[in-house]
Amino acid sequence: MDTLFSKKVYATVAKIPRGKVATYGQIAKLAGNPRAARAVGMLMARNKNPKIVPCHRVVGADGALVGYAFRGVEAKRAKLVAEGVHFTGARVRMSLHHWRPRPTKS
DNA sequence: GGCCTGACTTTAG
DNA sequence: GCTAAAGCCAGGC
Repeated sequence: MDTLFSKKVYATVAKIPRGKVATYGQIAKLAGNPRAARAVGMLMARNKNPKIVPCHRVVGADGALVGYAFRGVEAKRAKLVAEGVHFTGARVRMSLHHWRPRPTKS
């Protein structure tokens, strides 16, 4: 909601570039609480700002399409594939598409 | 103010 | 490699 945590979460997810994916734990960590992965998922589920929150780019810790997957696996998968994301069976290739929050500069 | 639920993650068998 | 159980956090009632 208007809480600092949710704001950070939405901001972080919104920063995920096209063709990249991030995990709930990663977002939770960037939001300030590496243990709040569940809370992050809840915020995505409620999705206050779907326009700035590409929740389909948020996947499980191992790249598995959790959450949204059970609501539209093919839709989410096709969406990611359309962005250039490769899949290994039912999981995203984290080795190639795991987004990183700017370690240094560009 | 307290309890329950939920798009998660990790460790153990 | 897969399945099961426990732990943490935030939101909603």
